[in-house]
Amino acid sequence: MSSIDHTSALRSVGLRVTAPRLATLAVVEAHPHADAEAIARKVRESLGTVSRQAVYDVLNALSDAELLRRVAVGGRSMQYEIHRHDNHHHLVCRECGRLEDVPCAVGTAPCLVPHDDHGFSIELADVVYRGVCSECRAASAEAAPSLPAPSAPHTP
Amino acid sequence: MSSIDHTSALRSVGLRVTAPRLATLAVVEAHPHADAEAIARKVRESLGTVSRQAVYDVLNALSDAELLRRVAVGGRSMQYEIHRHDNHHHLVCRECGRLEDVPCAVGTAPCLVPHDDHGFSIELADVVYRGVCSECRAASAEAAPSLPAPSAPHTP
DNA sequence: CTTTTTGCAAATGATTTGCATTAAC
DNA sequence: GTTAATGCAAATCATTTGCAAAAAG
Repeated sequence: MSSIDHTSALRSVGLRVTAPRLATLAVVEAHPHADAEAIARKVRESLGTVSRQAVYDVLNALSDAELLRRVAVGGRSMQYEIHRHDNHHHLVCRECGRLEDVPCAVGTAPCLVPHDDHGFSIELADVVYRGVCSECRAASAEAAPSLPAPSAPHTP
Repeated sequence: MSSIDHTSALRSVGLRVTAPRLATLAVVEAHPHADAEAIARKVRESLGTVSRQAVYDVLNALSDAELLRRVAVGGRSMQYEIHRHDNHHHLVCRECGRLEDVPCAVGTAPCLVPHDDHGFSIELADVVYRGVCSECRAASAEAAPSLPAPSAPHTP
């Protein structure tokens, strides 16, 4: 919460302590899975003027230093979360894009190993569970109460 | 290989059979994991003039129809492969971005279930194994065998 | 002949690049 | 005082949108 531990986190990875970086860490902590644009907006709310490029630079520096973790689930923009090194995974709703964390069953990375690694040295396995969240499921059930075909292909 | 099965595949999902679509299917079959731009280039090689937008439209239509499968491993652009409904997963090299298929150990989707599904109905689990491929491993071992910077050609 | 697909042009959105300035150490 | 970070502007890259023309069924 307090910026004191973010300060020491930055120092421990050899990065300079600046207001945009502290604000970014605070914002990401408060709003997990926000994207660069949303983070930039929130950072500006607390600091005043911060350029979009500064935010991108901060996000890249902090991600490279493993203070932040990039989450790429296929949407247009990258999302960020505090890197807790807990190797957790993500649930993604295919309807609304909602993203939720799920703890890894195994805990250690990689939590899964393929039968044939093709000569790769595998560092971790990212798992993305794709499905439909309860809200979207309820919404689509409401839209089509008893009809069997949700999207009928018309072949006349 | 022959376009006859692509033709029937298109018909079976209710899509019209057009030259750009057949060419796209052929290109993706011949070059798995190509991105839209590369696919457009190859399609043009065999058909002459095909607009970039036509290729995007084809890729979207075929992906929605599950004739193609989108692969989003976090890079800038989407990659495509023939959708074989085999629920295989992907190996990604963090150095060079190389992408390789690995068969799923379980086969059926989802091949993994989280302990807490947060109310989602999970349809599948996408697994991305991240690591370093053998070539990049060899290259970095060569660059730094045991001492840092032996002759320093370039230091990133 | 009706509806889907393609071509073309321009727009959007996310992210990067280059350089001068500023701030951290 | 160095060196790393930021501000600013413009560029790039992937992808989408809107509408008229062409083609598939």
